[in-house]
Amino acid sequence: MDRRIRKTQQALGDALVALILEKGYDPITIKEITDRADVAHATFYRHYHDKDELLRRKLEELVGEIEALTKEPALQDAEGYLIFKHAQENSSLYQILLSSEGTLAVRKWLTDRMAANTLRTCKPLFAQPNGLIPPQVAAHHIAGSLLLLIEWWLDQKMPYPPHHMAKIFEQLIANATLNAIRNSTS
Amino acid sequence: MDRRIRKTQQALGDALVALILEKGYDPITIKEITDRADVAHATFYRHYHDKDELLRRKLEELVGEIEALTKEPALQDAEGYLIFKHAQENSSLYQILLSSEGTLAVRKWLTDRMAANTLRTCKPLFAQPNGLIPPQVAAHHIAGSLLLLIEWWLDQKMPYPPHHMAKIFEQLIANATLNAIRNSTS
Amino acid sequence: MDRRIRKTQQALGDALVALILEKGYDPITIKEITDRADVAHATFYRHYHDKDELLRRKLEELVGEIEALTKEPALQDAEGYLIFKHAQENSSLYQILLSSEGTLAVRKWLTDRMAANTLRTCKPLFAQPNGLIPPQVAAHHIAGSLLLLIEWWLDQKMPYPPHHMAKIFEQLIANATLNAIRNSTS
Amino acid sequence: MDRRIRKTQQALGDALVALILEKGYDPITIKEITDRADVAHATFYRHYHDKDELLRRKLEELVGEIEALTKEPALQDAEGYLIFKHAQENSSLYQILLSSEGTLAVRKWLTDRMAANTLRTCKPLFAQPNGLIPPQVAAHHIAGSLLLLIEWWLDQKMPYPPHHMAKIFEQLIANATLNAIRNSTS
DNA sequence: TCCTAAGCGAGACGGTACGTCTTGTCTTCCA
DNA sequence: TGGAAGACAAGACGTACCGTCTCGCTTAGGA
Repeated sequence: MDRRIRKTQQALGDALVALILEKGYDPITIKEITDRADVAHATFYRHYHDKDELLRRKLEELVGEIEALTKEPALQDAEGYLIFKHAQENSSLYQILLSSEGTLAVRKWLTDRMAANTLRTCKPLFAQPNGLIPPQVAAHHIAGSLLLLIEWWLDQKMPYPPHHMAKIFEQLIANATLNAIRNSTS
Repeated sequence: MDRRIRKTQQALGDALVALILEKGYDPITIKEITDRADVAHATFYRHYHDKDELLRRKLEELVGEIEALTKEPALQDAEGYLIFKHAQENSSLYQILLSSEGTLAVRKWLTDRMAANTLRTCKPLFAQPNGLIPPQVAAHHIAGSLLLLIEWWLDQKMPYPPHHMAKIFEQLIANATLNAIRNSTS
Repeated sequence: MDRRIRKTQQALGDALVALILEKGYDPITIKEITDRADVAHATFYRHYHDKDELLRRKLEELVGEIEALTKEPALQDAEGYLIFKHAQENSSLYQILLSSEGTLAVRKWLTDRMAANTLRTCKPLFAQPNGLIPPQVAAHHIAGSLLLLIEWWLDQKMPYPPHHMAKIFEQLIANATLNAIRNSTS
Repeated sequence: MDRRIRKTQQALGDALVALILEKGYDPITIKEITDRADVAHATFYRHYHDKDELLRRKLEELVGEIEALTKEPALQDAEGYLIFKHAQENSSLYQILLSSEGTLAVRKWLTDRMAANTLRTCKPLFAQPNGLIPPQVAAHHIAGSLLLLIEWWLDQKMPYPPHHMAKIFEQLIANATLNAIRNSTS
């Protein structure tokens, strides 16, 4: 409705992100956020119930975008590349999502969504009569490991280009999982 | 004299673990811990500087035991089984370590130690001329994925027995990683 | 906005005075004061640094009024009556000032001010060549004894009316001092 | 065995006196006293219930001596000189008794005893038919003013010798009071 | 163009937790 | 036995932060 509202929320969100990168999530106070955003203390509460809500809102956009990237062709094609590219372009938010306190629930939720998408897209490939590895486990493994890999990559300040990481992902995670499923019977 | 101290610390540790399982780490107050442990508020501070220190002390024992299990033969033999067995026997602490806020640093430290041990033990297997996958990445993948797998298993209330999980680990993570390394050139 | 502050401070001051009369100054806690004043614990500290400051503020008003009464004609006229009247009308605060722990500094300060005023107004009467009694001593004696007399009067629950006490003061302290100065040489 | 007790109590008493002269009574803690006395924290409580009791014990000796000096010939002779001499020889304790928080009750008790003694010794001189000044008031005035005078003298670091102060006392307080009684009718 | 509802700055306040300090008790061990 | 050493319960202290509130100011955005 009001331009002022959008401006205030933008300022608060930016302040939070900046502060997390500086000193981590937990020790940040509302006062610091509002000071940084040049906004009155009470104004924060007109928009968010607490610090967590502000963080969640910020991350939910991101999670939506990430999920979109994994919705379609799942384990083949350019998917891996797109994600690593996206991570590179939004590295601050990815770092926060993957390496900061306070995001545990969001990260778990993202992992579950990604696993569900993988499972949906790759059902036939995962289903194996007498299989040792339950499809759920495989899907979770792929989603979780991918996030772990991105996390490692960002922690190391992205020492390889996205397309290289995408290849690693395909070999180490995607193909490896499919092979493991095929090679095993309980 | 000495017995009192041990008793107090034990009570505080147990109280914290119980409370984390009930309502999560963050919202717990020192007062709740001391009430539960039937100890005076000030007594907490004679032993620990804050909540984090108490948690860390509790987890460090656990981390030491876990590391011991992964130090030796790394990717073969009964290692997988031993870890899942250990997780089953200490499921409360594992849950806290793997699924609770406030343990991020400890978990990262554990992952790094495990990866380092894996790397040390399996160096020849990982080294590949012109390899697509850097040994560091492979080691990190194994360590991280294993913890993820345990986390998933505990979250699901351990639907498979430890020896089954051990087989999944070997196929989906250990062998799969070795195969991926062998099959790929950059 | 401003009214709230005044109201809070009034409530705190009243609570302190009531509590001192009930159980003395020392054993009173900040908690008791804020409970009695129906104010939050932390609010106390927004207005005063400690119990002493609150008491001092309350007493400083009183001390100001007392000093005003002794500034002018010093040893004659209605001065004595005015003070005892004032003490009667503010007996709670006078009691606290004169018979409670924690007021020592304020009481000394008041005595000094009163002595200084007496000295200023009565210089010619006090100066005596070869006098045995230094003017300073005489002035201090008058000021100190007057307060002692008020203290005694209040401790006894004011058994005589103010005008009677005023006469006692004039005979026993004011005139007696002047006579003593006149009659003595060292 | 018994000597140790005396030694411990002596050390505690000395430590308290020294600390009061350094920083006043209120802010002193039991810990400071025991540290200064080179005695264990718990040992204090074997001998005294609290800080006040230790102080009271110390002062009660003194008060006994002072009272003895005022018991006999009351308003004449060498009495004044003896008290000021005594004050000079025990100036530390007198300072504490007269200028420190925490002694209010003891001081009032001393004043009352002195007034009672004065009243007893000088009854005939104070009784006056139709007198303006009640004997009780006169006696209280003499006792209280004397202590005030000693207090002033010590605060000023004893600028006059004891015999001079004794003369001031006789003129300004003792004789002046008797004259005031004689000269006044209600 | 005005005016009315809204967002906002300012800041007092109640409340809760923190971490520290002091008190007084107790227990163990030493001389 | 008297004392040293020190853990402990109890609870006040003073600080920090949270979330609510009230008061005016200003500033859109619809009349």
